[in-house]
Amino acid sequence: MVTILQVSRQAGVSTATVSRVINNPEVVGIRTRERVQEVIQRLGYRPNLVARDLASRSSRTIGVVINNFSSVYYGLMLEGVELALRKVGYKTIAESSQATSEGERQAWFSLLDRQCDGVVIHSDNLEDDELAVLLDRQPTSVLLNRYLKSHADRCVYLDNVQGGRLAAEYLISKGHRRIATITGPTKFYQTNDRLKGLHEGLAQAGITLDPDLVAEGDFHEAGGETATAHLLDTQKPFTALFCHNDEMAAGAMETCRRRGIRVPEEISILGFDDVNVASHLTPKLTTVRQPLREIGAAAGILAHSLATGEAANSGLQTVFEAEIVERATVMDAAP
Amino acid sequence: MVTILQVSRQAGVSTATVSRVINNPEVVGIRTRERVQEVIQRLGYRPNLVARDLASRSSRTIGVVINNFSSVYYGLMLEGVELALRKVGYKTIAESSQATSEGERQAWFSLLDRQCDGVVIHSDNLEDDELAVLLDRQPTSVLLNRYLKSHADRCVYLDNVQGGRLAAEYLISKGHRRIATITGPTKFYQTNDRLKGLHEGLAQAGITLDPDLVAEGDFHEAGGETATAHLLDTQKPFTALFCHNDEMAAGAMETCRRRGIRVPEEISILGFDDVNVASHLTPKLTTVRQPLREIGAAAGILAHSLATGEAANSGLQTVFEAEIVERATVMDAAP
DNA sequence: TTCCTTGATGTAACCGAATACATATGGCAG
DNA sequence: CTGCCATATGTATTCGGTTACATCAAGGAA
Repeated sequence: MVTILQVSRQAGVSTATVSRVINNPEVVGIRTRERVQEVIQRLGYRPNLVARDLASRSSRTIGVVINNFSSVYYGLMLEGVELALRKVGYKTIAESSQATSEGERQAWFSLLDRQCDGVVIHSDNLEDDELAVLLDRQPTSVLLNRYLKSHADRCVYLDNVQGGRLAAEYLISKGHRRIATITGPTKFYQTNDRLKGLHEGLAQAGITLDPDLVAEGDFHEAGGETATAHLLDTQKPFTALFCHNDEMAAGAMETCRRRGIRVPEEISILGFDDVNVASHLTPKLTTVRQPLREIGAAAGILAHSLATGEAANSGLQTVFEAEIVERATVMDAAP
Repeated sequence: MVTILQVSRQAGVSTATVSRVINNPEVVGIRTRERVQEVIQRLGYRPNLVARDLASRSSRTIGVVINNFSSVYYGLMLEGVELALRKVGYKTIAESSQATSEGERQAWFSLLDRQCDGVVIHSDNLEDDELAVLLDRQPTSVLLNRYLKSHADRCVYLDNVQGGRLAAEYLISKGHRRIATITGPTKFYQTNDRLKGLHEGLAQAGITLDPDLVAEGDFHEAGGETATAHLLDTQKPFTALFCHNDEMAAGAMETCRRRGIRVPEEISILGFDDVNVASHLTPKLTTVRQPLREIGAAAGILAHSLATGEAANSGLQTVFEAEIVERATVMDAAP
């Protein structure tokens, strides 16, 4: 491997000068600069980033913790972070937590051990208290798509209450009044926020949500299937079903299909997220879209500005709104 | 940040001993060892991995280059790499190439600059020649799902010829004889291999592929839609359509739906990959499955063993076979 | 001419760990 | 009791850069 020392010898200068040519070209005399650059080219020298990070006490890198790499939901957010940071010359490094609290903790620390200047963490499993302690200790860490009251300025997230309200308003605008919902696990605050928004939206139209028409799912297709079966089995009539994510909506549609219930003619289905499955279902899923890339990008930028001390975050949007993407699974309720 | 020096002072030993306690506990006396461990605990010391990597000339990390983070195809392979490496105590760090040759090159180098002990690269866009040169220079780099004759032992991939043949055999077994296909871009060797396998499989049954029934797609849904339209417009009859990936199959199904062609009653459709869209389509897509996680895992392990010099790769499987996942889009051809 | 300023470059310390080699300690055989 | 060896620990160098500070040469002002 060719090092800065070899470059400096070849160019007849000190390593300090070579370092300057790379990081601060303007302070080096034009003749020397060009000579050094030529040698760098010729030898194909590439700075050892490990050494650079150690010496400079900065890695120009933001770490990201997500549940896993194989779902589009996390993939989109990660992509958002990476592309945004790339624009400001920062690198991204991601680690998966396997959706366990221990995994989240370990990934977070592991990223810090690597001297990431900041970390963006999506945590479903750590408790608020622990999160608060860790955020206090790590002033450049940022929460991704989770809201923690005590550290609101360190969170970048979708307004789930608004998302739930939007779902309610949309369904109501289509004439639905008997609405069922399949939530995520109740331990997730998203679930409660979306539910809260749903209640609010319905209340505004004088509708109350029947507790029997609320089923808890698991954010996975299988959970959507069984929860739907359960709702159907209550025998309470409903014309619309709001699922807290697209995968469960897929499950719901599957159960309907198996039972010969036509969507949307007999039951309208509304999803949440708008990941790719939504557009592949038949009929295509109408859903509440989260701008996942944008959320990721904002989180990356926030971590970056915390790390560099820039006040660039002053104007940064950190709370995002959901929007309806109309496709084909919601239709006007029969009058 | 607490450093090894502070730990050593607190414990009344030298930094060397602390280092040993961490990396080679058995060579340290039991009393000192426990004392040092207690101090480590108490101070919450965590080794600075950047410093460790520099001093030890090893990062215990394998880099991965993929097109992007937001598609399940790459996500699954990345996940395979990460989980496999985790088991052997190695870390994974991924970078996206945005599917351009320049991006692939840059990501690769960037990973090497970070002193990754090895890199696993998925490259669609670099030419064979350049790849060969780079692989020669980087003896611990491995090609992911691409086959390069000159460096066969550095490739981990699906046998696309077998995959194509399997598709042919399967469709033939269902009684199909007039078969159409939508390929990936012809510049990808996968395309040619799958096509070759398809030809072989058909030939075995005395069938020749009608050139008019071969359309070039782009591996995306839109390309699948237009290619299907194109095939249909030729007016040449066919009973089965083999798409070189699931997304294009989704596009094909969309076009059929729009034209009122029933799948599989009028046309059977066979996909490739078996990513999540396959099971969400209606009817569910029958497809040729690639074991993406396993392929990723094998590539990670290969890079790891090249990096550590272990001959563990001796027994490692590096060529994988595709298999049919039967769902609902292929049915027996009318006699 | 002399002195000072300014810009260009070099010197050397440092980042936080790993590790080759040197040294000290203790136990045991003779 | 002496000598030797094994075990435990310390000393000092090194990894490949960055950077504060020192130095030096040239140019301008007095």
